Amino acid sequence: MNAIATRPLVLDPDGAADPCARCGVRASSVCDAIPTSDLARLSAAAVTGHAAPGSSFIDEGEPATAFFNITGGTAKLYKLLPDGRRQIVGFVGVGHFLGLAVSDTYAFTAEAMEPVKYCRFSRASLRRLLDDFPAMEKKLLAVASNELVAAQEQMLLLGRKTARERVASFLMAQARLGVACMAPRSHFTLPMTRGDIADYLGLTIETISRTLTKLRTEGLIEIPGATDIVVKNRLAMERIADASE
Amino acid sequence: MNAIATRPLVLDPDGAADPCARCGVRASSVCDAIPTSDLARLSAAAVTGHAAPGSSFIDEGEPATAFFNITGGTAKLYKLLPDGRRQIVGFVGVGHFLGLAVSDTYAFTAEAMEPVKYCRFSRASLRRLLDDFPAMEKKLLAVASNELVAAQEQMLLLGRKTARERVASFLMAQARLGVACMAPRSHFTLPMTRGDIADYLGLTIETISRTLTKLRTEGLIEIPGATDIVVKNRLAMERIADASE
DNA sequence: CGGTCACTTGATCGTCTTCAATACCAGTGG
DNA sequence: CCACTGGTATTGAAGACGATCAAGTGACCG
Repeated sequence: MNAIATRPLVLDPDGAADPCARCGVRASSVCDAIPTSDLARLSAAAVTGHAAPGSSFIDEGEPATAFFNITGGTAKLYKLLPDGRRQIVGFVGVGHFLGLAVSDTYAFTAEAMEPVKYCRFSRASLRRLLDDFPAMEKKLLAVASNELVAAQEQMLLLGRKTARERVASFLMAQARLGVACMAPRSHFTLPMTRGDIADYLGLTIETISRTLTKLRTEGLIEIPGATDIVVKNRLAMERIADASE
Repeated sequence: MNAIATRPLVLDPDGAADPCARCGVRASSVCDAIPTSDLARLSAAAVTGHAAPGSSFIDEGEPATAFFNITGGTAKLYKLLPDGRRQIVGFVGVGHFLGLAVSDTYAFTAEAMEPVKYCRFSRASLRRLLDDFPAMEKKLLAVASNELVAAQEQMLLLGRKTARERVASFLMAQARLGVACMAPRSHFTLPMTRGDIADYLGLTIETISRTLTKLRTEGLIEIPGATDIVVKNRLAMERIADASE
């Protein structure tokens, strides 16, 4: 009933001097490349901050002065064309590292969907960290490489897949989210609107809605609520997503 | 995969132990992160090879056993769907580093367009190099970051731009290729076929042809030969590419 | 020459978009 | 309790952009 009252509050002996030592997301982020004994270095480099839903904490085109590590909430990353057309290039959650671009300006806007908490590193302080901890650089390279692979997969989706295949791909990717082992979930919640999905898949709201309805009438999925998805026929969905028919 | 790989010593009849010392593309690749005094280490880790036009030296889905540094020629990188639909995720030339994916299999196929020469690093030997030369890891991270930015730009193109905007974007990007300073070339050659351009822009051969013809009849470009492009009105082309009208 | 290959051009088709109406749901205040 | 409101989702009808199908051109080459 009252989680806060029943949960034992673990206090760190060092107090507020070393917040990174008590950071719950360290294990799932690039920060775990810093040895525990050196966490003070990390704490000194990071500045925490937060962003309310609908507000952006990175703005496309603005000078890229800092890097971010998401410690709470979720955000969408998007690029805009002058006339308002929008392409969402990714959804990010806890542990995600942002702003890797070496260029002088941010390549995308990052807007909070749920309240976002983050750690902020200035270019200079991150550079110093990386100089002193090559393991962190290794970790960042691994992260960037994986994102590059994901981006190429998304290019295939945007360039060559049909609306049906895009939606199926998206749903199956969501089903796999946060599931470490093989089995994707059969029931999950979509934390974004139809508009967000559309701008992520290069389609329109109406096409998303129609395609979901079609998949539902075919018995492949169920949609108990607008944001709830139940996959009834995983194999068929995977086949549509992979275009392997 | 009908490419040929040999140890550099074999290709190096005059017996020098470090062919990397005479490598003309070192300056423009990640290899310049290795100090000149340690080039023997680099030479020992690399195995040179080459691929004839039309043949692939990386195959999507195959176990990712090595990394490649292009030292000559150009190649296209693509992903395939089971039914043959193809998405080209990039064109690469001299100095480009390939295979960064941390996953166990290659995410794309790399096929030579012009005769390709490359240096090949096994996972283990590259790892050893990176452990010993953090500067190289830094360089790779910078490269990966920049590619990520480019990939996101391509997502915007594939997801939200019209055929006309895509072709204009592509042409202006080609005009800027290999030009360090601000001014893009007004005349250049396209090293790829219409089919390749189509699969890069998520369109068809016919649409590429029609769109180029339209741009020509409008006086924005000239097409002296199928592979020659002369930009007559750069400003207008940039505006179309950026959708800023 | 006949053959192939790449490109161009034309006619038709289909998928997805656009425009528009309606349904839904939560929050608010009468 | 119920109308009002604004944001979100669904559904329908019409339209457009790019795909597909098909024919024709030109270059290169054995």
